[in-house]
Amino acid sequence: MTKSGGATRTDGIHQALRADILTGRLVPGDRLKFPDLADRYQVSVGATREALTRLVAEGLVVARPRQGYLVRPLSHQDLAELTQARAEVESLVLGLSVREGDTRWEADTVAAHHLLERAPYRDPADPDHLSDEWVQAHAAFHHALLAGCRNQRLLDAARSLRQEAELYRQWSVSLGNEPGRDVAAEHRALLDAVLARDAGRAQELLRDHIAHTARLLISCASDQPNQVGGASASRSSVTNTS
Amino acid sequence: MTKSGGATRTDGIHQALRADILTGRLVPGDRLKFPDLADRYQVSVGATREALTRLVAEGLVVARPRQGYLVRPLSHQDLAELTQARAEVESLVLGLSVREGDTRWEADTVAAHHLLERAPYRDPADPDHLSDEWVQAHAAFHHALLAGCRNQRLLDAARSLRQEAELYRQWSVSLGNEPGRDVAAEHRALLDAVLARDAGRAQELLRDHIAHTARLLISCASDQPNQVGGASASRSSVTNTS
DNA sequence: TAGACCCAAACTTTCGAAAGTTCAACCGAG
DNA sequence: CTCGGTTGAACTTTCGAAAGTTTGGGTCTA
Repeated sequence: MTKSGGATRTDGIHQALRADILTGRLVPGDRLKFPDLADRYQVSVGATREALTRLVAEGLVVARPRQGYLVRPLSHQDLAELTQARAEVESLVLGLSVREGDTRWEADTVAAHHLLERAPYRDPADPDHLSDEWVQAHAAFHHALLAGCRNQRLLDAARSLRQEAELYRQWSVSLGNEPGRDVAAEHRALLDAVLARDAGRAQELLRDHIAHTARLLISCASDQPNQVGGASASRSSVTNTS
Repeated sequence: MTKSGGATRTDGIHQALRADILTGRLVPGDRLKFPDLADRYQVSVGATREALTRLVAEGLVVARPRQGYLVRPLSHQDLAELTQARAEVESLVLGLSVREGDTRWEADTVAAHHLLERAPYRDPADPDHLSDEWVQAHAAFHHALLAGCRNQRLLDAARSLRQEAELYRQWSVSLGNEPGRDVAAEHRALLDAVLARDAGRAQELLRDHIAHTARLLISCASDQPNQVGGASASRSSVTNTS
């Protein structure tokens, strides 16, 4: 009754934890203590342990033997490496996708772009952040772009890298203050190149798109060095019992 | 006393299981039952569970909810995808390695190649298989080739793919029966191109090297379809108590 | 004879407590 | 006042048993 379908209880806390990290409720660099987590998500220590093990595999959490787990810390160097890796792998997969994708894939991509175009860019309730709807539509569009690739391994690799990049995007507050950038136009150009089956141009556009976003994130991080590279802020236990 | 240094007990069964899978003591497609494993490696069920979770992350084991874990099954399609992914990612990383590697990296690569050259190709005790020494030296050489890359993420991705390919190499018996191939010469050519800092040529050689090996594996698999795609062979519980 | 239902055994999952280890503060000596 | 040793608490790790689920065989009915 507590769970539905083929989902185990560990999956529950696993997804809940991932959501909390990706949405920023858990701060990069902070420790994840078993007692607090087990209490917060109403499961036992064992289930918490397995969920954290999976998150380590996904790269969102790092583990140190005998010293517990903590949310993956952010750093300039890691962002640079991640950006390079994304540019290389995603453009590679996009090339395969454009060459191998069928008509169904084209249709899905067009549909995803349509949803992205109509999604509100900023959160009405919190104009400093992107709206959840846009973030989701954005991820769906990029995922659709790559989905034509038949190679499941390369597809998973690209998707994994993209998910980690979401962490950086989450923690670079006050987005959108970049002069002269038109994100919607970039997406439109990407879609056009893809539909024209112009793999080379699509890859070039995607590289620029990724590099552009990364440059923006780095500049944001420079403005707020606290957010990047250390726990800082507060002692921030998982449960703010104070 | 039971453990030394910073190694936890889960690490023990984790590495033991990985070794057993990579060396072929555990057959692809077979189930991994907790009671048997816990008994075999002398640990509790909980430790076994976490070890399997990590192996799932590494791609050596697959999990089905409520249905247990099993050693990753092999298939022609997966081999083809893996080969393509390796050709793309490894050649990418090799290009970065050649461009970014320093003198120390050159020295390590030369040293690894020297060890590979001097390692016996076939196992004296079992001429149908490669010798453990050569397999290890081979892996070390390829790892050294890539080690010049400064991007840890791409490096890890390449290494992970290579490890999975080892699984296929293990299960393609009766190696070396390919006429007209000189593996040692391929490695020598790779080393020369790398030392000459000729990234393009090195990448081309590596692609050929990977494709060549894959073609050999596929032909072997065709000869013995049982090995690929099904548990077959025996009911093969983990512990052969019969 | 074929198909569906039911039962039992084995296995996976989950839990809470005990054991071992690390970290930090406190105390005493130089 | 500073440094080294010691003690204590909190946390991670490990374990074995109980609960829930799936699978396979067996039986009954159409």
